[in-house]
Amino acid sequence: MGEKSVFDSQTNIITDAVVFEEDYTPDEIYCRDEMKTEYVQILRPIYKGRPPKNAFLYGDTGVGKTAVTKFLLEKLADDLEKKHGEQTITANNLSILSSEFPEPHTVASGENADLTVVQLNCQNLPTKGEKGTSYQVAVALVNQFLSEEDELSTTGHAPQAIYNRLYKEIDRLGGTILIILDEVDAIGDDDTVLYELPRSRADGKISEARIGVIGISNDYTFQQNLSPKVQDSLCEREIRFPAYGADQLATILRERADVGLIEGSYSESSLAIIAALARRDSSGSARKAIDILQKAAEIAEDRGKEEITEAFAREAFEEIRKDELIEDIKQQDAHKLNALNALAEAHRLDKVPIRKKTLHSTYSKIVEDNGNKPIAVRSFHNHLNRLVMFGLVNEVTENRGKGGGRYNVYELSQEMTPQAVNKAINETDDISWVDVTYIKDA
DNA sequence: CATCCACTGGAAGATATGGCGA
DNA sequence: TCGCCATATCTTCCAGTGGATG
Repeated sequence: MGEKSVFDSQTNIITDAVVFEEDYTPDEIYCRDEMKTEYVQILRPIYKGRPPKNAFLYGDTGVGKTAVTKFLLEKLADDLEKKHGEQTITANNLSILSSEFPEPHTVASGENADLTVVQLNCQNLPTKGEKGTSYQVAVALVNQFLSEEDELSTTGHAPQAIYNRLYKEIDRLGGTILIILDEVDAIGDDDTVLYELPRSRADGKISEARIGVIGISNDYTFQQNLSPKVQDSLCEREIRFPAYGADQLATILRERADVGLIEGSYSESSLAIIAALARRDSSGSARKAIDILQKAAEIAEDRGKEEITEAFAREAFEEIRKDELIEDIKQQDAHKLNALNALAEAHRLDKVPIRKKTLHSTYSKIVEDNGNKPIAVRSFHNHLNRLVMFGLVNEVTENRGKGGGRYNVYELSQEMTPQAVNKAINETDDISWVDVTYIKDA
């Protein structure tokens, strides 16, 4: 053996990095037995060749909604194959359930196709805003059935034409079609597609195929805000996924650690601490807990240690939080970055909390100095509000009463620092008209 | 307890971009 | 080419509002 490469860490704790990745499906899913039982009841008709049921799943992010779905669908595909002894499943996204839209499609043309699973993440619709529309979901679904070169564009069509096209494609495929709409709350107020799909067969829009729709959401209120018509059909069955408790998170971590880490590199107590941190910060997200574990292992490796200590766990937690924050900032558009920049400037000058009007003039100055035209106060107000919703900016309402009036004051939220804003803006690719000259070390 | 300030935030319309089908 | 459609974001207008003040 030759010399050790500089790229190699002194110690190796992680034996299998795949285990920590987003789309890894463990052999067994822990602590979700009740949900699995209910879910099986929903999928059972498909196995028996009966019309599928519609269902609605809800629970916070990282509590296993997608994981259980993927797990059970793979099992269902296996079992169906065993039962019929031939390939009866055409699942376009089954193996890449957590992937992004749009994805290459492998929808089979098969005459034998008894079951087709179509999975769509409504959060990745080609809209710029955070909310998509029913129209876009319909377009995206149609595109799932088409080959890549035939894909429809996302605008320009009459809505009814899209729905008709969708029914045509569904009918052409035939068999049982299970449509899984992940992050379905990302479809704004317009729930047309959720109404149309489950009823399409009853309405005579399709005749060959049977459709089941499973909506997945992390917004508890979403389902309540749906129109009664949709609630009737889509929410035929409901499964609630509660948050993982700290002990459950620890169980999940132990399972991952057993598979992906060297034995002896982790202790029960360090896993318990990671579980507690994730539990507190993210209301029980297994994803978060696993990320922290991975990061802690990496930190330990970098330091040449063979064990994940409590200190590494806490360090990993802090680092992940910081990364998330920077990521959040980087995702903002130029207007919001400029607004954040102005707010960071106000922090440096110790002028916070600052009133919107004052902040707007600071913002205008920065933008004008850079040779660009600032947006009107009202629009600025909108952007600022969005930043508040994202949790990047704090808003406090003050009321000075008669002669003073009511107004809001703003400052960067607690975790935010002017430095974090600078770092994020510097790392942003599109800073074409974000004025970087104002970004200096505080 | 009515007043009244300085805002907030809803609504509507303008502008721009990008795309379809005839 | 023209007319239509979807989306995004800006601007203008203004009714409504919370609560300390008088």
